Amino acid sequence: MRVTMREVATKAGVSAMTVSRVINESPRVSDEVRRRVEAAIADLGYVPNRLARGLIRQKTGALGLIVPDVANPFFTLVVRGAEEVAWRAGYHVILCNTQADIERERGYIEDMLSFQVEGLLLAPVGERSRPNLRVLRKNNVPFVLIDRTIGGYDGDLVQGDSVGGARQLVEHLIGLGHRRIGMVTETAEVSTARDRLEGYRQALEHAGIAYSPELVLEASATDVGSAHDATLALLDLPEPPTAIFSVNNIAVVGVAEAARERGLRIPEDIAVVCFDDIEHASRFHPFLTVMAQPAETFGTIATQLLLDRLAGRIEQRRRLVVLPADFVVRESSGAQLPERA
Amino acid sequence: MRVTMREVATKAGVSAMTVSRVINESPRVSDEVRRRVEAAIADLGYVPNRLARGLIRQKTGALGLIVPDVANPFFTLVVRGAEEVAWRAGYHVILCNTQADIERERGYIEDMLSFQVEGLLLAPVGERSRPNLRVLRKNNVPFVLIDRTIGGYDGDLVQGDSVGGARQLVEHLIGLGHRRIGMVTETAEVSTARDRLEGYRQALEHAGIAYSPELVLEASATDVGSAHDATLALLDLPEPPTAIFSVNNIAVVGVAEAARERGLRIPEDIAVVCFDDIEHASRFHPFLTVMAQPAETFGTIATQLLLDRLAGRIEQRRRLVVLPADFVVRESSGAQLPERA
DNA sequence: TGGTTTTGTGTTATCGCTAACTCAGCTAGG
DNA sequence: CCTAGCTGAGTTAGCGATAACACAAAACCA
Repeated sequence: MRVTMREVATKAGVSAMTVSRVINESPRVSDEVRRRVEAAIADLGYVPNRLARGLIRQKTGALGLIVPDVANPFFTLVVRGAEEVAWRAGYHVILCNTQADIERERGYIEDMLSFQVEGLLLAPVGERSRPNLRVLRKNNVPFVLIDRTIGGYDGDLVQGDSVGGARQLVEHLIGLGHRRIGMVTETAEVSTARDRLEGYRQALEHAGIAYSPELVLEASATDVGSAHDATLALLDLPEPPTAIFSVNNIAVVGVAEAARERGLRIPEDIAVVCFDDIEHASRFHPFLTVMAQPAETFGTIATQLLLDRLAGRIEQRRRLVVLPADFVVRESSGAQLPERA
Repeated sequence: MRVTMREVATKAGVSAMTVSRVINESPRVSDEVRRRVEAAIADLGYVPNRLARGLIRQKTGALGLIVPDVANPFFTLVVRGAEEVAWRAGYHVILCNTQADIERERGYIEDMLSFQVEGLLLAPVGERSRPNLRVLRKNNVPFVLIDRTIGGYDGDLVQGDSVGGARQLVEHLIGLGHRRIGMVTETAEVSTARDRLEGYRQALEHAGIAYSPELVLEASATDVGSAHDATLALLDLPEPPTAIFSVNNIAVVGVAEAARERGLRIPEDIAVVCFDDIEHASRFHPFLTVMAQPAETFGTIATQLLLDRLAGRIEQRRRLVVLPADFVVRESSGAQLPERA
């Protein structure tokens, strides 16, 4: 099968231990032998087996990263950030994609444990992820939650200011004269969705606008189509909203599709704002008014927190990092249109 | 540290072998013992150690996937597709991000070998990846190239029709009356870039338009800024192009930025087409005329090819899959504008 | 009822590597 | 010249799991 250490040893005419010493750069090897071993390694294309090494050293040099959807531009950037920091620290990132499915999340967490990752970064599916965290605790695997928290969780966490961000977005719409503002949210299972809904309510309350439940509809996080359907439902209300706040950058795609389908122009006929930017899209065509979260930084900081913990440099039980978002006003909210009554 | 099989065995009052049998669903375990062992497993939160299992079974249940940039929407979809198929087949995907850096690619390939992945999916950085493939060969690790090939490579490969696709895009522009068509490409190190340039030349030749080297500029694959600079250089030519063909969906972002910076409207002042769609952007705002490759399918098919090989179902040395792209005409090419002279 | 098969469980060796120990041979100091 | 100390190797054991074998006890059949 694959080239093993013993083959290298035989070829170089030494013992396996000596090969190991060469690989691990032990100083106690004569130059002559080192050369022979290195030549044999290069010749055979030998690559050490980490399973074996990990088994004995109890270290694999791997971190796990579990996200609900790699195709979501937010998480894509989280991945890139995490990968970058991990690589510099000599770690690997094993990425898993749960498709927001709690069973898969469970499966992947076990898989990561099984692979003996040294730590885990997790953007949990939602509240029901709680039992999954227990397994991590029992096995003493350090982990950091990203983006979303879970009721009662008191470990490391990197998140954005969803309440404040949502409130600011909605206040922006209110400032432009909108009174009927719809919201396309996702399941309250997810903490960011709850927080953004809370921010939405706060903004309304602060402006003295009554909260109308019929203006808030839920869509699936991974399926653009459901946001599309929710938006159509909002637009078909007897008294439809004049503006829509989308809970994230995935749902807003459905919102735009629905508006187009109804022949409504953004922002002239309906204003749109959302949480999270869409990286390439916003550079190609800066159009959406968004609360742009520093997604890559979510990844880098969370990884840093995890690495600190692995290095045993950390005492505190919990470290909470809240990253501010950038409020970016572009066309879609209609800020440059004449204000409403 | 972590819970081991022996602890489970002790707790259940059986031998380690019996625990192993329960885990592997061997039928030769009495119900009574099975119950006790399962209770102990649940109680301790035990998760088997794959390193140990992999070491003895010579199987890890993991596939490696190495891409130049996870944040590139094309590769993001490849990842999703690969992950989906792998998961269904009971495999894991370990993802690595080379940032188009040959050294990192080398490092990650060794890491994957080291992790004893059973097979590898690789979207190589470019021609210089060749020595990296040799290591894979020497270690008998099956692998499939994705999207890009390498001169002289004769193993499994899943790619798009870059020559034909590029030709079609450029012929579209020519059909709209354009004669001076610029191209922002990336290094000829990458096969798709070479092929798309070839398609561009074929289209020109077929239309009897002379090829002008000054209209073809190279940009970096990972950095939008360099495409932006290249575009500015094109626009500043004494006789600037009236249309630009971007080699991919990353570069086109720089093209758009540069056009905007020069106050040029797309498509009125300059037509733009590119290879590869930008998933969310195109749904949010269908604007770019593109050759949309079925990126997710690249991932699913490549993974399928790899799984087939792992299962030993395959005889042929090489299997080549060429996936057709979808030509999508939208606004950016100006197809609905009055034609040019 | 005796012998053969089946069933349920334990024992041993081993995957590839490295920690910890061993040891021959050389060096150096008194 | 002898011993303590260092050098550059090799040897042994074991990481956590499982394949392969071993073996009682129960089940089966003639």
